[in-house]
Amino acid sequence: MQNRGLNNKKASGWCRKLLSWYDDHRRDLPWRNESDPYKIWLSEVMLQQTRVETALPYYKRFISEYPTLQKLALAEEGRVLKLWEGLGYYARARHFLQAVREVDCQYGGRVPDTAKEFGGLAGVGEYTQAAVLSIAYHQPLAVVDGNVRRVLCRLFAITEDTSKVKMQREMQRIAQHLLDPSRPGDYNQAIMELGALICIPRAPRCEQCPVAKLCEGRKAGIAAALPVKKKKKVLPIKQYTAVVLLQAQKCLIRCRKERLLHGLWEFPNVVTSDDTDVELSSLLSTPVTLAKDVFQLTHEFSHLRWQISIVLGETTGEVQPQGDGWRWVTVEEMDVLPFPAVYQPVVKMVQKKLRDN
DNA sequence: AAAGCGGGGAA
DNA sequence: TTCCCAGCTTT
Repeated sequence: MQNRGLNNKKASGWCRKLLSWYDDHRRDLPWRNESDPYKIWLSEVMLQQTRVETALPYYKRFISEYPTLQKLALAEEGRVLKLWEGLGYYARARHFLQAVREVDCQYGGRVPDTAKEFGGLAGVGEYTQAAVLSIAYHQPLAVVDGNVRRVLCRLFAITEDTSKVKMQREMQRIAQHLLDPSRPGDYNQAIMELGALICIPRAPRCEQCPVAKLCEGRKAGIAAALPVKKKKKVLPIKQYTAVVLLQAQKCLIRCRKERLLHGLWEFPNVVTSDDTDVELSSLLSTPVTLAKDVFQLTHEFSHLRWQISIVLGETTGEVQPQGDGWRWVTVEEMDVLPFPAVYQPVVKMVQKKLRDN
């Protein structure tokens, strides 16, 4: 890293100040001071791309239902997704369940403590590996997440684009160099806590920062502008028409097999076109008549935008949907199945309709 | 190396 | 609105 970084004497001052600040200011969170690797692992999975405040109630519900790894290993995926409903990035939940089942049968139920074995599990990347092994097993592995990238870019006034692989490796090397090997788990949580509470994205609270005097970005007056990121491109828009079909106090829904929202349930839908009704009739193998009333839903993902027209439908013949994963469900069954956030208003509307009948 | 993958809170 | 979050997998 050439001359970027702290020398050993400054690095020890950095660790002392950071850990001392953490000991005084850390938030009281249920997975802290927790020694069960399973619980620590769950918290790290839930916190991927997710804020602490958002994950907190999900974590509590999840641990309440699955207090041990062994209990989770026996769970049904649908139930796990229901507990994850609204948290997003549902592949996290499916990978975690898969990995936990693997730990249960391959490793006798004990979360492996080697990078090779733990890092080989589904959904465990470089970050999660370092986080769990350092926090649960006190191994000297430094984490690099969004918080750490921001803190390090400011600390060393790094202005390169950190999304590049070369810079990712640089970040990892700097982080590992700064790590306090005597308290690796606390150190990792401390630097992330600093990023979450003090060294925040827009307006860093430098006056409260325990290491402000070490900060090159602050010295150069550019801290708030770091890290430098490339601007994202415009979102593609996809338009769908989804139909609500009710028969005999039940509603027709389908389990998604696509990568996006895999395993979650939705209402029958096609890409909106001039003959949406024909396409829906084809999908359901029977003529479908669409009502005039339509209400629009929009949902923005990180990479695309959905515009969904919701319409009531009537059929004359017997519905024979193409493919599997279709079900006619009651109000009670809808309560139990996981739906993505975008369809929650439809779920509520359908349940009200069925109850009012 | 880049794209795909959710949802929500903060400014 | 815009940003971006205790990232991983697939292409």
